[in-house]
Amino acid sequence: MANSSTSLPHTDLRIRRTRRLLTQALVDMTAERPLETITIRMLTDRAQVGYATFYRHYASIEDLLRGIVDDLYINLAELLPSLAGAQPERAATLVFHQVREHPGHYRLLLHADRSLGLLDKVVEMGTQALLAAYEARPDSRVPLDVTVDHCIRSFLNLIAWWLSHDMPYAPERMGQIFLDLVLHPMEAMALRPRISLD
Amino acid sequence: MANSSTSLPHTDLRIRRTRRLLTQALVDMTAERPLETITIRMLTDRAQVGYATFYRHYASIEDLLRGIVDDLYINLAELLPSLAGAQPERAATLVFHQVREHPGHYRLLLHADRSLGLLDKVVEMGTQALLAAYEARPDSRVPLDVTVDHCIRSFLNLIAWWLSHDMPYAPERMGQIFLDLVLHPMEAMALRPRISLD
DNA sequence: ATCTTATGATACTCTATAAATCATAAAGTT
DNA sequence: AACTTTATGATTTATAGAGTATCATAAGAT
Repeated sequence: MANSSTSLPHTDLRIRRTRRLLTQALVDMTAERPLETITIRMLTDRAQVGYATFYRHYASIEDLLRGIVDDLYINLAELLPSLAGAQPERAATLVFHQVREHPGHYRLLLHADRSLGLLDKVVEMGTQALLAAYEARPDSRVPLDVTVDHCIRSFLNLIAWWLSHDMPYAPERMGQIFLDLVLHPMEAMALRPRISLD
Repeated sequence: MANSSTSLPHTDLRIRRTRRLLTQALVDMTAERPLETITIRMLTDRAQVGYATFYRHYASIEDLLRGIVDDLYINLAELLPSLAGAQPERAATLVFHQVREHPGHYRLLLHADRSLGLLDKVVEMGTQALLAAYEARPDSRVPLDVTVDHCIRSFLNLIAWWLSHDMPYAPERMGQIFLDLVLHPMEAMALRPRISLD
């Protein structure tokens, strides 16, 4: 108990209700104030559940956060191979669509403290996807690892900028911006697509 | 009292000694463990000063952090105009040299929590410098504000990557990488230098 | 209808923050 | 060198929040 990684589909309505309420409370509150200032008591008050109940599901606020963001990993894991693969134009746009559908959750991911390593996991996933689709140009002045890190973090930066400015452009436009500012320059300078064997 | 913004050059040796010890202790400890896990007691023990003494100089660890990073702003403020100006090649390299001379301090700046707004201040400084030197291309598909944010945060990301990988390349090489991956693509896609009037 | 268990309320321990006090020592001043 | 000022160290106190334990109840599962 008190472990969100026990994520087998729980049947008990009470459990699902409590977790849903606490999740929603955290998403709501992080839109209003910094994460570090949020106490367990605030969360349980907002979610209308008992204080001790929190600890029956999560070991800490960070644990709750982890559980929430884990859901995003699943979505991203499906998109990233195509993002780095044959049609990056479409895939980048798809991610921005995902963000627009769950802005609170992505805000959580992007604003989470570095020490939780939530972003690092995304970077790791993106790295694997990129390396599967691209290889270093033999003549490149830019090392492969720097380039990959730059590409993924710039993508995340674009999402963060878009969210913090209330998503002023369409997902398609943001996808195009990513291609113009990051991906195409990267292809020109450092990486080339691997030869696909299909 | 208890305010680091009282940064007029203090003459009292005891004051300067205490602040130096506490500063060094924080820099040292953040290299070993996440900032949030560091307590006042740990800091004062490491710095070999009394516990209450901390509060005679700083209101909180965040306040101490702010004081440390303020010094970096001064250095950066001198470099940024030239970074965005006539010779970005040299200036980018200069910043990497600065980082190599004070890795602990820059680590502090880059790893500090978002809620402190320390990085935001750097982004703001960089934005002003960039806008002073560049203007939007009339035909650009990429909006000006996104571009500027991307440029500056990518620069900071490069520094962060370099630090976290123990600075494997020379500052000159990192400056070149910044030009290849970020600045030149940006100039090609979105911005052009303002006409200088000298 | 019965069994099972998640919940709410409460009390308690522990840790860390933050402020206050006072004798001492170390700095600055003449 | 003698004097004055004040920063420091040690200690105490109050407060807030994390995290654990207990028990009667209510709500869901079967």
